[in-house]
Amino acid sequence: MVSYSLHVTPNNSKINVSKLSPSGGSVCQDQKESTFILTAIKSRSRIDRIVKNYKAPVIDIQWVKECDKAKKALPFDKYLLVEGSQQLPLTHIVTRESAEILNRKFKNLPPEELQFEDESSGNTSADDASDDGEENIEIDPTFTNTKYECLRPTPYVPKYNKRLISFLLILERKRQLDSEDKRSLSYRHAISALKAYPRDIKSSKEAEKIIGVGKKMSEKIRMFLSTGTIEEAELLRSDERFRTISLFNQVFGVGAVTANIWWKMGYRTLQEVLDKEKLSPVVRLGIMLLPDFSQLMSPEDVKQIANIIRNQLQAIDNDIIIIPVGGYRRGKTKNGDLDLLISSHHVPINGLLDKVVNVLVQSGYIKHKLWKSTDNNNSKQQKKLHGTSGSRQIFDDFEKCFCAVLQPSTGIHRQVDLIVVPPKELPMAILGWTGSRQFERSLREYAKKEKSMTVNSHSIHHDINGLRKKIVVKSEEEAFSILGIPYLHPEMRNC
DNA sequence: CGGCCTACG
DNA sequence: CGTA
DNA sequence: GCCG
Repeated sequence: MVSYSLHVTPNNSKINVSKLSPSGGSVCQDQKESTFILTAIKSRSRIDRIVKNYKAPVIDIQWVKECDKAKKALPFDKYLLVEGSQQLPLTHIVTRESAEILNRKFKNLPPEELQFEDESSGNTSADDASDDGEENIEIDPTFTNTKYECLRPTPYVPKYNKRLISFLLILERKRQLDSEDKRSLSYRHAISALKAYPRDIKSSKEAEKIIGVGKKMSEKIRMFLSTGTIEEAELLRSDERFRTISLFNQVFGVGAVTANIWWKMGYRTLQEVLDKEKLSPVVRLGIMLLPDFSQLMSPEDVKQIANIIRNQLQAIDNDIIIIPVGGYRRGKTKNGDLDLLISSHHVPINGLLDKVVNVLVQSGYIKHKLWKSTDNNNSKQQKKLHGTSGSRQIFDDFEKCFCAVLQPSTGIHRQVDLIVVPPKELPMAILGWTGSRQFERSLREYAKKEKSMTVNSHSIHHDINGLRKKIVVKSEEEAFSILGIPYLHPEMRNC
């Protein structure tokens, strides 16, 4: 049984509702009852104001007329104005009071949750339990013991050593917030190795045989195996300063240094920062959007938004290429942002992102632009060429734009990173933007140190006798083979 | 003891 | 200093 | 903080 909620502007109020019956539905009074919504309104912002039922898709009334012409029910995808949310979890809907995060204070709060210990999978075996932390156990022979994470598969959720990894993640974050970048990197190496390790670590001796786990780290692991915790990390879990600075650091535009400055100035909530501090436009926006950005996206959310953008951009090119990458492609179930590669064989890449952003702003999806850049790998000459002698529009040639996009079905702003890529560079862009961060770092270090090659998100170069020679890459798989690395499924690149 | 990804605003 |  |  299908029912409709019908909205028409005064001018068009003579729509004959009886025409609807051939397609098998009935009109309902209450929007909330509708399975989809028909409207003659074109403006996105007006639709957003009127439509309250986020579950139902909104369809152009033109669809009814075309159905009438064809004397049958047509697919309505061409007339889809707003995607419905249908099967999205309820947690996404009606959470408008989430601005709580701006007033969040950590004084006297229960300790921070551990990253991998919640998990519904009843893994009560808690990775310790062994009495001896001294036993000299051989390293698992199936484990690829290397300092290059890109050479072995690493899942996002580890199978073993979950609790230990959770503690090490806290220490990594602590080092990073203290701007101890090299130490932070060391923790990342150890964490990645443990995520890939095929069984529970039973002794510190065993741990120390892993490349990336040295003296200090194995000592911490020894303590963990005997006590079930790591003192420093345990203290940090309840430390107001650490947790507050961590929160500040979640704001777009706020790194470790700024977060520490804010704490030193005496701020304890983001609202205080907002009220008392002089802020750049980007950081102010970053704070105001955090209540939305901190609500993570399911894979369904990501697909939905990617589809909306794909539909919108068909106005520019019917066959426009839209590829969601980032954590989503690595199989993460909760994503803080969405990275979208955009490419086209028909439309020139120069100036394309400007068009893309304009379409999405016009249709009301992009609500804020956080940041944009030109990735000037494409020789400066082309940039001049594009300046059309008038020289005014030289800045419209950017290739990255980080935006806040309003997801209609949830009413939540999402961080969407749009990246325009020439088709020839798509394979390397996919490889480079899929991540993880640590996977990319290890891949590039391996290429440089072991293969004398330079990798970035555009291309691979072979550096031979002081000459740089560009290598053509026609697929992601080929990039792995050029670098002499076993292919890794995106879901196994979570280093 | 030097190096730790690369490239941009 | 910050972003990916 | 660890590797070569």
